[in-house]
Amino acid sequence: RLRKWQRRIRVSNATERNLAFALSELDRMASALGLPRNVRETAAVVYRDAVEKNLIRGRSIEGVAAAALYAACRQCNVPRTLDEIAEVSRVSRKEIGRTYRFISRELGLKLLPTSPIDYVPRFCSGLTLKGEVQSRAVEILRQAGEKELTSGRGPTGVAAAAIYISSILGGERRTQREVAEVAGVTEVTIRNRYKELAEKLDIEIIL
Amino acid sequence: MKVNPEDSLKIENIVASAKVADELDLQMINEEIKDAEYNKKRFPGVVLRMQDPKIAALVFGSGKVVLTGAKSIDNLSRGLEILGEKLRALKLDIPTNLEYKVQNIVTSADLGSPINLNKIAVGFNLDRIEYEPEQFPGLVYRLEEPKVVVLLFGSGKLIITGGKETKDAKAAVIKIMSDLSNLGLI
DNA sequence: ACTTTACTTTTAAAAGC
DNA sequence: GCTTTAAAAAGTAAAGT
Repeated sequence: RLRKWQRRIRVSNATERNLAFALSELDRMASALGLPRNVRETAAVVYRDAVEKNLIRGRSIEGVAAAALYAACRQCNVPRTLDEIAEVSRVSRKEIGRTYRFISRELGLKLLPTSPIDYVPRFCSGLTLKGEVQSRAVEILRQAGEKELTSGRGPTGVAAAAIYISSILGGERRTQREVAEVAGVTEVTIRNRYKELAEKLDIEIIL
Repeated sequence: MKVNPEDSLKIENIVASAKVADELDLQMINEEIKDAEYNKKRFPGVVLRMQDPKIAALVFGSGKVVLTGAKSIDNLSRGLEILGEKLRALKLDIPTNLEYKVQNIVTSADLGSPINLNKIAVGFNLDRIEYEPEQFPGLVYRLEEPKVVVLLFGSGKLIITGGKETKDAKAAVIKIMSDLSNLGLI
């Protein structure tokens, strides 16, 4: 029947309109965060998969798009924190986290916890630190992971502490304030983490 | 001699529901009981707090009640008795032998040694656990039998919640220990 | 820097928006 | 989904001293 045809077209239009809106949202957020094209494409794939599995029901397009972008950043090993995603999104950090867990489960993304090491390149460039300091921070984090100094701790705080230490060891000292700023954590957290890392990894720090 | 983890269990909170009457005048209860809290705009129930066994009760107009904060089944029973006495003091007709239903028991436990949450996240079936250290330091493990949720921390301490019987926590800890030892993580 | 207070997570019920 | 109650776990955060 003609009516059925029109209905199908209507649904199709709505679906396409929603998808177009979601993709433009992903692009807007990705641009605001300066994310590379591969992350945007990965996010688009995650979003399309979520649509195909009807995971959008009962959820906002914005929320699913933000969660898809968060997941994509992690899949591409260039993680952004939920706070960073929330800053360029219109939904709360709480909803993004909740939606992320849901789509991650339903799509079987099987994402491992974010490694502090993945934050090192971005934080170091934000502090204009040399590759040598960066490598040393990564090595500290590798050892920290082996000695179970990362379980339960926030990845950004541990990464920030390792960078703080390596900047001192490399003779290119950055203040706790500066590192805290780029890492999005407080100076208190950097202090707690770096003292723990220095003690357990036997790193002597001369201030 | 090291204490067995299943013997470190400690009930931290019990939530139960009960029906003490067919109808209650919350406005009157709020006016008569000095420490009662009632903001209909905010929440449809009156909040009553007991001191002896430190328990909080949410009293609704339907006569239904929610008790929370009890550290033991005995505390819970005593709390419900005290609630009944408080309401009877207001000339309300409340049954003497009130029945209740335990809805949730929160229990803490200790494995006795630190555990590596990252390794557990890798070793376990990823769709039964959630570990997002950016949001919360604990690893969330949902068990099917017993049907409870366990929060595991790097220190080796655990929180078991969602169970309706005291034995659920013990069964959960035993299962967690066997799972961890099967994976060589403890 | 230290202490205190508070928010993150999980769970369940209640009546209603 | 939210609102309110309680409680523990450990990390992070903010405010006041």
